Amino acid sequence: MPYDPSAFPPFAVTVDLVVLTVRRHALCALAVRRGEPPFQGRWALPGGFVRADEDLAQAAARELAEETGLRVHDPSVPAQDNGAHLEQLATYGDPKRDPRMRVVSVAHLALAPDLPPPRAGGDASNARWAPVEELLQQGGYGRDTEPVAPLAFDHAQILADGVERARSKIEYSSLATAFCPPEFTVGELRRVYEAVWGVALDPRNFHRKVTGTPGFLVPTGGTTTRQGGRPAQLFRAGGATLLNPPMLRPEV
Amino acid sequence: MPYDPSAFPPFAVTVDLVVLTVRRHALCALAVRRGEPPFQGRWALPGGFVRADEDLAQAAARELAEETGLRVHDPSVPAQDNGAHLEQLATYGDPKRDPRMRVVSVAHLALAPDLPPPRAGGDASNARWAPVEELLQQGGYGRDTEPVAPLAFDHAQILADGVERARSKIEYSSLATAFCPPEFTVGELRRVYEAVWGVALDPRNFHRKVTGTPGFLVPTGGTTTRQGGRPAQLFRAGGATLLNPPMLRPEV
DNA sequence: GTGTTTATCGTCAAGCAGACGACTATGATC
DNA sequence: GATCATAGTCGTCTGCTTGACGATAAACAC
Repeated sequence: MPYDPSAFPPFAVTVDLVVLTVRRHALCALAVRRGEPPFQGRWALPGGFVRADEDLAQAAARELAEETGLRVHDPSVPAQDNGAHLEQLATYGDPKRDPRMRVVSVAHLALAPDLPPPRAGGDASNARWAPVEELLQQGGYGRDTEPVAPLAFDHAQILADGVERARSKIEYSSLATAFCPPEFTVGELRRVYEAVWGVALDPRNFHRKVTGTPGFLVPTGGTTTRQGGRPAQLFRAGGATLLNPPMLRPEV
Repeated sequence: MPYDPSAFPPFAVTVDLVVLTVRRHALCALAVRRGEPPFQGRWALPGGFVRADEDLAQAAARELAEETGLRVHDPSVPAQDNGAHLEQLATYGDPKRDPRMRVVSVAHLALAPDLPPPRAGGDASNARWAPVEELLQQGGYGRDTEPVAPLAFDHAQILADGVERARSKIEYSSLATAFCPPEFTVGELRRVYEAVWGVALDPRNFHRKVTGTPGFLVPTGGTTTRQGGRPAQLFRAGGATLLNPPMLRPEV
């Protein structure tokens, strides 16, 4: 590949973000309303162009901060922040995915604790947390029995891939704690798994599993009754990132 | 993001390939020697520019065919081809990864059965299968006690990521069969796992596991003695792609 | 035949998961 | 203040899977 600028076609490179959180027992994704054509007025994933001097991860972290104010969790700093987990998801480069020009989008997956409603450019009506079911059902009806237009571009595919990544990754890693506040109870963690997988888990077996896996959870000593019922121990995420044996996702 | 060509910097987009195979009980990757600067004369992963009208997967499949003659296995055709498995790996876009210009590379991972030595542009000395250990040891010595220069660009990182993906993916999928010819024995499949993981597996437990997992292997009825010893049954890859429970990689 | 190699079947104990009983400690309700 | 509902925590039991390993089978080399 000789260095000849005419030898390769120019591309625009963007990052798109699948930002997931758990709200009211449902897995939700951040969606923004498009202000310009194409797909004007339709919902889309947040994202933007990669700058000339920026790494892909930097660009994703910048977009995440712009859309949500979240900072990215730095693994080198021990677990006691409110930062989000951010990882590269996949890259989408169909020649026709953007009608304007050739755009390659490097999608990233972010997992965040429950947050206040987002602001996109200060306008709340242009950004929202929406249940992923709602965003993915094509041509169906949202919770207000209002017809839902499919996401712009190939963002439905990107979102579906991100959700699948999150669903599979919490099986064998401690990533589910990224959906929780810095201190959380076993029950809260269980409700994260239930929301992401869309299943009900046995509280007793779940408790045995997560407290019995070394390095997954470390007790902080405190307790809370914020979920009602008997006070529950508070935990922080332990250092372990890989769960072995994994948490088994129930069939069907 | 308004459509303003001056609003975004132009990028070159390439695909790079981590092509893995198992040769002589070792996990090997395809490496090509660079003919031009930068990194002239150094080994690198095969790859090239994505064309203007080409999808990323198409570009990767084209490069794979150009370098190895391999066609990509089409999952819609039932398992009886000699095609390779191809999947997107990750995207690398550090602003300084290519000293010439801003290049974003979408790396792909290909798994192939053992092949005749490759030809890159017809010149055998410019392409070879090399054990991944050899390609990844920085500044060490190859099997000819010849000093080995690190791979060009960030290709050592890409290769390491591809190897790790392959190592983890054969745990919970039937992907190891992509390293095997269309018909293979349990022992041959076991030697694939041993080469990829770099461990020794108990032949009896391995046999029980793979033959006991529904949909993993289907017997063809034939037998072979090409490995010596008692004749072994021949199998084809079954339709199952996900192994549940997974094949457990021994610790350490 | 004897030894070597590889394949294949079987046995046993330890560990883990799923189902589920029992008890505890809160707040809410009457 | 007794009762109820809610959520958390500890145990038990059973079945399945794994890892370690003995034993047998069928080829080839000498």
